[in-house]
Amino acid sequence: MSVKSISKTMDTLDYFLESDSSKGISLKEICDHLGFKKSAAHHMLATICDKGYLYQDLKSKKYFLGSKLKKFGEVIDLNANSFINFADPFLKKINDATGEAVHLASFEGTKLITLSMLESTHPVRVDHGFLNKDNAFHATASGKAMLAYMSDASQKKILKNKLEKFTSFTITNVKQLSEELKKIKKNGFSTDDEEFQPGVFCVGYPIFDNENKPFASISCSSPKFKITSDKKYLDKIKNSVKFSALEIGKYFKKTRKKGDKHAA
Amino acid sequence: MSVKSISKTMDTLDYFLESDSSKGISLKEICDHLGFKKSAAHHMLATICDKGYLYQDLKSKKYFLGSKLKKFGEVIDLNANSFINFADPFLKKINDATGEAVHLASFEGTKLITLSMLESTHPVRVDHGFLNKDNAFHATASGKAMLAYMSDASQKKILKNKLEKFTSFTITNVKQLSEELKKIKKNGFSTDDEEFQPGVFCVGYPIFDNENKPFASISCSSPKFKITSDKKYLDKIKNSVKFSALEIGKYFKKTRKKGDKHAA
DNA sequence: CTTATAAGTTTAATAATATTAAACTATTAT
DNA sequence: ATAATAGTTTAATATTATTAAACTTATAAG
Repeated sequence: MSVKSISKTMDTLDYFLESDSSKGISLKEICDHLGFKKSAAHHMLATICDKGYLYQDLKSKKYFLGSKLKKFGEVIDLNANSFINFADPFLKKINDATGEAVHLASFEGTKLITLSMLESTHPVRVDHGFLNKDNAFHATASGKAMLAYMSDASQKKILKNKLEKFTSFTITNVKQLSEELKKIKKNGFSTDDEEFQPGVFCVGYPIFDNENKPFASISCSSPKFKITSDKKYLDKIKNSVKFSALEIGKYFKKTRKKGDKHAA
Repeated sequence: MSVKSISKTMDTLDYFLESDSSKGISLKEICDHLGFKKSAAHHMLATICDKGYLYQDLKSKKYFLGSKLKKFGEVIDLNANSFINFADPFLKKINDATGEAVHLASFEGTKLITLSMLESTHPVRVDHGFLNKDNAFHATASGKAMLAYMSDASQKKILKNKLEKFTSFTITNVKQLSEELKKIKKNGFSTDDEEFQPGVFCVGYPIFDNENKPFASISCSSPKFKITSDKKYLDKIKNSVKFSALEIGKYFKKTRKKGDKHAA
């Protein structure tokens, strides 16, 4: 079950993130964009303001993000930033060597998340506007690289929901995906052969934490035609990504004791 | 009207801020602390997780703050940090001169908020653990300094709710408070004579923005006995706070054009 | 300055939702 | 192996959020 009023609340907060909220957002705008009735939205916003997550300007009546939300960032930073900062030069290394887009991914629960990314430096480059897709574990090199090394129980939970078909190549059959994951464990790396975006081929390597669990992954994306036209190109990318993934993995051995919990 | 499930959601998120959530928080702990029934809490948490504001660790089942919340901090920083950073050395100046606790306050809607603070350097010092009290506009030097210079409409909205009595000296009568605010405008500064905490005397000066609206305030808190035993001590504090308030006010003339909207 | 229009707020009835207990599953400890 | 604890799911029902309509306030037009 899902609690609708909570869902609407968070869609509203999301809207403050997506749009430029620095000059405030009116009740009408929120209703228009999210399809709410104005009286219901007003009750919702009054409650959110009461809790300090938003506030309403006394004169203009427009809504703004409350400073309380800033505190979350401060708390989360403590855990995650050091890992991302450590990984950054190694992502840059791949980007320098290949010129292609590089992504550092992790997961929170059953959600695949992008921790950081570097754009392609080539004139013909891959568009990554929609990369933070929710249920893309099964369709991305990043996702599959982690999925392959997870416990069966974790795999099961992530694959519980219907596998969305992003392109004609997306694997939407659990049994078929299972075979694919076995292959990934044998090879040590994953690929995404136009399974998420047409014309885009990706290579992914897992990053293991201090307990040898897949904690994150790196992927490198390139236009498919480059891979097909130049057989050595794939090897070049693979070597580069593999090296960085191994190096970043050393971070956990250096910084974490066994049993330490790490948040992405 | 207030939407209960939204209220509970935000109390839950607040709990992640207040307690150390770095190792995750269990469903049971959330229920125990906030008095929720486990099945209701489970539905609520599932919805929050679905929206990415929290996530549940696949193995331990514990809940963690989602990285999405980090993004709010990034957006809010853009607006507010520059002002706080600008003000900081001027607060330090008061702190150096008096040794007393100094607060920079502002407001969001009808809520008084503390932007930054410096502790007293004296052995006998004022405890400010509970300074972020919600409806303390009428009972604090910071609050009254801003309130006095606001439009009647804004004053009215802030004083709409019942004025809470924090000490025996707290002004809880609107008419009496109105007289006090007139006096503040005449004098140019506000005081809090044990109206919020027993034994604590504060002096507050407003800070005006580029449109001459009270946007923030500084207050300096000291033990009451110091004020009564040394007649010159109050003047010393007043001069120091007044100077800094005027200097910080220049920030708006420097950085904002008329009509610019500023968020705290 | 008056009137019209639009945006925001409040209310109370009702439709819809969130809550509940109970049953169930999974995990951990004994 | 069993008990105990924590988490999950379900479906009935009691409570709550939603709605439309009336109302207020602010803004624009005449």
